[in-house]
Amino acid sequence: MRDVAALAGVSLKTVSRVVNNEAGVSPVVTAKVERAVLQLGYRHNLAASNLRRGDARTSTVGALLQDVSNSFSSSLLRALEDAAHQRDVAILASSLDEEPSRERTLVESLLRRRVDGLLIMPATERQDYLVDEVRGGLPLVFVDRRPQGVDADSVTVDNISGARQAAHHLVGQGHSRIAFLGDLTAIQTAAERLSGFESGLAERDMVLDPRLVVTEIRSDAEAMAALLEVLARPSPPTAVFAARNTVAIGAVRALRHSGLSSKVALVGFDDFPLADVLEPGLTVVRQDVRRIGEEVARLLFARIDGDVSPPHHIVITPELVVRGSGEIRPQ
Amino acid sequence: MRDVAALAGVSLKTVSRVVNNEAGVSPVVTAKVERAVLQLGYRHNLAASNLRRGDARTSTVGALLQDVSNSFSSSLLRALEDAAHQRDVAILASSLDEEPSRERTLVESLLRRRVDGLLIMPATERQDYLVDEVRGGLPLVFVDRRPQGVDADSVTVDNISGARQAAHHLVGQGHSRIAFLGDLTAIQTAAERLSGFESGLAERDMVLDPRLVVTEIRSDAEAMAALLEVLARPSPPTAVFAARNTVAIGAVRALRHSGLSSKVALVGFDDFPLADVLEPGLTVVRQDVRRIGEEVARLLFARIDGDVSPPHHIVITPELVVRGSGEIRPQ
DNA sequence: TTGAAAGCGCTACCAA
DNA sequence: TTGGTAGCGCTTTCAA
Repeated sequence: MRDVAALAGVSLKTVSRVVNNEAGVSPVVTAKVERAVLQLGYRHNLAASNLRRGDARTSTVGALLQDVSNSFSSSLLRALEDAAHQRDVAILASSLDEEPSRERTLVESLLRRRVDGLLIMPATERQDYLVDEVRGGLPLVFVDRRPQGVDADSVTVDNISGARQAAHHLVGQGHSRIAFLGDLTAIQTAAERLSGFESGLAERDMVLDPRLVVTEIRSDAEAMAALLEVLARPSPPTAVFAARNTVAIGAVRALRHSGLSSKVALVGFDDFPLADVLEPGLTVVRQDVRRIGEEVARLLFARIDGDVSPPHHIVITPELVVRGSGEIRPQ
Repeated sequence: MRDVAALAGVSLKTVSRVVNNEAGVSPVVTAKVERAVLQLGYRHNLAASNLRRGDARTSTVGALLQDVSNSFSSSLLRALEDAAHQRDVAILASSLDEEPSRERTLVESLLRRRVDGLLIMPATERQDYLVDEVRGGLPLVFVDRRPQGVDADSVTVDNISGARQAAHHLVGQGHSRIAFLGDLTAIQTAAERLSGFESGLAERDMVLDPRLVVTEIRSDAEAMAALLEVLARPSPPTAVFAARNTVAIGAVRALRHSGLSSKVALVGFDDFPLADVLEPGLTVVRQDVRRIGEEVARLLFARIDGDVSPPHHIVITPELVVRGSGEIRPQ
């Protein structure tokens, strides 16, 4: 910047004015400065600029997702990006892999970078460690899971309702031996889906057979193995509820592998690309990811813009999408 | 930091030493400082630190991808993240959507933020605008498409070879009326896949019928419509090559819709989750995304670490994965 | 409309 | 082992 000022024959401050598009610089001087900028290949240093400006805006937000390569996380990231792009805000994206320690480390790392706000799909059970930050004014929005131990905005899905819909649907098709496949019960959403499914059955005067429940499933491979094992039992289930997309994919593989795709009913939680082109099409409880992403972005930027109202908790009700696999009758 | 120094009763410099884990501070003083840090909730300001350090490391890299929500881009992002995480480097991720102007804007925005390096899946045809940056030492790695007009590292896939393999495979199954569905021919990879497919056919003494070629397809919906139209012609193709994953998905939908899934052969370029569970399984030319991501990360961090050797151009040969859809014989 | 000087939070350099 | 001072690139404040 000093070089630019020297070349243009003006003061530092004038260059600063031009670079920031401030009013009160004559067109002649502006042109001179711009020529010098081009000639020297000068690039404004945002960090130094932010350092001096009191407001400390870095025009950067952090997104802590479960795994940027899974379709739910990446669609969310994309929705946030679309909102951020309009404001020339950049996004620092990271994956947590359900590891609490990783969450702590990454939050720390993002705060050192002075992000203007944080989107978080938490891997920890409690987030008390963020209390001071939020009190200090850190814009913070939780997604997919509600905050515990800290007061902040959230956008979540009504997992109870979704799982109940799935239960009602399967019972409505005449099933009574239904298997439940789910993720770590320590995960809030996973626990809710299990209890929602149980209540759904209870409302139809049925109980979930504990022998047909497998939880703590972490990958599609584990889901496939688990379902194969369950199907090999003496009185196998006639229907399966897979409480997460990865789990549903494993379940599809297991049914395919045992030649039961058109004999055992399957309902998944969370839609994914191509679920409709499977044979049969996969019936799922769909969460509107685009919508979730838009709400998250709206809340986050409102906070960044100074909204200090009490936390908003937006709950989105998922809907059942009927495609065939969930409408198979007990054989 | 000043407050911490005051509370701990030491100098600024000492606090700096503790915060940066520099050697030469007595355990007693270290403990005092750390206590003060905790008490005041002090957080080190990376931007200020980088400003002062001559080396100007922000521990941040930029990733300009085609679309963070598509599986190719997001898997690449994840691979880069895994390498970056070990070095405590954060990633600014953005989508270009094949829009050249967006690429220019975002590169500008990332450079203002002084990223340590840049990964780019270019949307522009030429990147001369980066010449000065690269000369100035900007670590820059191209992925999926080679740089044009600027000398920089790249990791690409041998599209010609992949498309030739697809052509040979389909011809080997006895097909002679083969449709080609592709993306914008202005995109380097798309053009290569078309010409590779043509050479593959030529090597078997066949030519691609121009009436069975549809390019400039931008989405799965467009691909579906295009294939439906082609299939409705008087002498429809007995096989289809879909030169991109989105296009392949649209093709699968079109075949499903017309009840031709098991009658018309289909080979896609680029694998995606669930391609194996379709009915029939989708035969694809697979690019090893994980491998590409690792190579990209390796090159980028080597440059960041000061490697000034001439540009490396890594070309990964894709392989045909046989799953059923590509082995259907002409009816 | 333009400029000089001070200082954002931090670290390099040198001195104690 | 510890501390003072200068200054990174920029913007603020105030004066010209």
